[in-house]
Amino acid sequence: MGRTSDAREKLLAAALDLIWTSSYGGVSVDDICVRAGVNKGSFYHFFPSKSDLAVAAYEAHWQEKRPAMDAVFSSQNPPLDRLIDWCRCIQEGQTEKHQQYGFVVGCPYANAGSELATQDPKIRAKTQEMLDRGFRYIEAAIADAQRQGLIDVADATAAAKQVSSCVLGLLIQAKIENDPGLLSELEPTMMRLLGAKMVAA
Amino acid sequence: MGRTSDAREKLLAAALDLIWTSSYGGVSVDDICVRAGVNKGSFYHFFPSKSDLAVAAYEAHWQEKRPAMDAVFSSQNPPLDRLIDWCRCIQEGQTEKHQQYGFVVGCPYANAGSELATQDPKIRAKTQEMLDRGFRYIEAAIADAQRQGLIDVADATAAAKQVSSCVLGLLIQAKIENDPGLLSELEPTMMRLLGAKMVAA
DNA sequence: GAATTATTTGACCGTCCGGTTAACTGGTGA
DNA sequence: TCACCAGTTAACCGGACGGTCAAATAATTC
Repeated sequence: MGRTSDAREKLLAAALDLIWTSSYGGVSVDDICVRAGVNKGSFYHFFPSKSDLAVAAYEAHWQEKRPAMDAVFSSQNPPLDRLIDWCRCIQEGQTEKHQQYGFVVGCPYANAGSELATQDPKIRAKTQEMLDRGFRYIEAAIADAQRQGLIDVADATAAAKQVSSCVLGLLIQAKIENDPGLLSELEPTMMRLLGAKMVAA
Repeated sequence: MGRTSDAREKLLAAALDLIWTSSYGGVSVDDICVRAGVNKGSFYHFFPSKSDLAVAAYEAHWQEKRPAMDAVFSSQNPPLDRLIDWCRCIQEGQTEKHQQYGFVVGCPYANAGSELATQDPKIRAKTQEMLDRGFRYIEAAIADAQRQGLIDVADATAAAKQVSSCVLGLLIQAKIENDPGLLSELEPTMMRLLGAKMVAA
């Protein structure tokens, strides 16, 4: 009943894009509405507040990226290849954004979490949830690699924590230096952390 | 000539504290003035803009912390002990802030850089500079450790990059999860990355 | 085609924002 | 002692902020 609309989806896409490339505090509700081509009244018809929109935008972004993650981390893929492919995805994604906007934009979840962890409990919890979803792919890959004797780690979960932290750190560093080239260190750092058995390049 | 004042220093301290525990965008010039007990007119007598104050506040914070860094990274200290002591400093500092404010607050430079890298060139450049100053301590320690055969790394500078990224990443993760306990991984992650020869615990 | 209801519209609200101004104050150096 | 000037004060600015609202509209269901 009633009419249908794609305004909600347009708002989610506009919000993710704008917040990702600047920051939560640096983007106004008006900015998002203009980009989405939607009136402010419609915004508040679909979302109770700016921070609720942000939470919904992160969820929508994840749902959009999930098939690609499932493909990269497919159990059809050898465990270390999953991680290497993922590094390549990050590098390519950031390089593309860098060409588009002139900036390394980093991880949208980590950016929001870092900015708002002490200020907005809902966004803090959501970004933690999003990062945890990514973590579970890494953990599974590392556990598989461990079982297959491809790496030298005692505790797969602990190693996965170390790996995901390093990825986050490298992304921040690349963002601050605005140099996507730093991301070529992603794979070697990861492999070193895992004590991966070297294979001929 | 003219009168003297400590308003500038009070503004620097208030700004650092407020921005560190919330965010640049989440703190207003009025907030900073109230905390410093200074009128807004005085603010703009000392600083041309909010972002200039932030840049000055980071510089002042570094100058304040520098003696402690020099002590930890003294060449009197064995290279790996420098790194271990530094991990302990970070852990203690973050735990203290967590008790004070109820939040893991992370690295002030990385927070600001992450929030503003795409929006404010002066702050981006300053945070990069600050992180680079820290980096040079790590690099020197790792180079010394390498010379003394304490670790297994080929390129000390590359290893230092990896280590500093991991520290940044772990701090972000601890902030997002609001759990200072994660920082106990600082030292093991670092040592694993460096291929440090194990010593009895 | 009428009733229903989700969506759209754009004007509106009070507040807070970063920043400005001009008059005033008081410590310092000569 | 007194002139000078760094520092202080508080009112003020225009515009942007997040959020509200009531009336208008159009798609859907029956």
